Amino acid sequence: MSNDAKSARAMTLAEQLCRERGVRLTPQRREVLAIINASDQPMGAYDIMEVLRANRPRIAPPTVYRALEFLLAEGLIHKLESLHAFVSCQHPDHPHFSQFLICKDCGDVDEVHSEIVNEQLSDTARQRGFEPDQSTVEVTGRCGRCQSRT
Amino acid sequence: MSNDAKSARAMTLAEQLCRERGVRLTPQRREVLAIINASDQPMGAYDIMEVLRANRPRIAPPTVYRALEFLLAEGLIHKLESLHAFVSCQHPDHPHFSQFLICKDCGDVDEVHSEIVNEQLSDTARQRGFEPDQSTVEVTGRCGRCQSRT
DNA sequence: GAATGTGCTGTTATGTTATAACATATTCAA
DNA sequence: TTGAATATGTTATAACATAACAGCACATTC
Repeated sequence: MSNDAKSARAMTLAEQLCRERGVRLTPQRREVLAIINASDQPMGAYDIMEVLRANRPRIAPPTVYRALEFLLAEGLIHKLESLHAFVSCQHPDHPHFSQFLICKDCGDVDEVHSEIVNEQLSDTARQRGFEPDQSTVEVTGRCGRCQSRT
Repeated sequence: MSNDAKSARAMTLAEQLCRERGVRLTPQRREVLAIINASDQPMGAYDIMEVLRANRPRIAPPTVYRALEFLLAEGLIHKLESLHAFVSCQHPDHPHFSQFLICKDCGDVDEVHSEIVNEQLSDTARQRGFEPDQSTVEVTGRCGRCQSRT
């Protein structure tokens, strides 16, 4: 599937999910999500702002951060803490803890879901009386393509 | 063991490790490490700078960041990406991937090492042809004490 | 002991990421 | 159609981080 097609599908799904949940995917939010979806790389808030400014030169940071806050809350995007950047979620239809593989050469990010990792993390936490709530799992390294490029 | 005693032991160990490795734990670096060790909460770079300024009012950010960079490289401290803050490492004698449990109520941080988590993460990555290099694992939630306080 | 190199620190300036605070506008439901 | 809730605009600033260059301390070697 082409990137455009993937992106379009993601937007349609987002629309649908927001409708079901009774939350508002406003044009602003929609546009920010579209920008993130369209990118094959994580986007920083200020990168996103640059793109938005093509149409609306006066956009300010809070506008972007508010949209991001909404999209995060709805699970439509994820934040990569180690990059201060955002990527679209690959499974926005249900809440989940995910893990990210971040290639330090090409910058590509792969979202994975290892139930075992989640379970083991939860177990480890609970053994210490800790009740998990959220998790940030980011592994950096080299992706397959970059390795074969040696 | 008291906090002071723990902190003193950690400093001694750090001295020893640096001596063995032939790297220099200068007074500057030592002081930054001591500040982090002495704190029971993660410290931001600017928090550390405030403390340093008690003695030397003219300290600037690069000084702090350079010390932090050194301490990170030597594995004497860890960075919590989700908090933009630093904590002392509990096992500075050997390199390791660790996981952090971060209580969102009291702010306490617990460093844990689940070999299973590390293995599963590595496996998951390698199944996708990804060669891991570093990992950031930060779980937020509520610690035991904060739960019993309800 | 002067010349040189390396690593550490000082200093100024600036870049980057994120939020506070308050004003205005839009939407929806009663 | 008015009020409450939600969303956006706008200005300012907070919080986190690094670039760039100058100077210093100490070790080495000639």
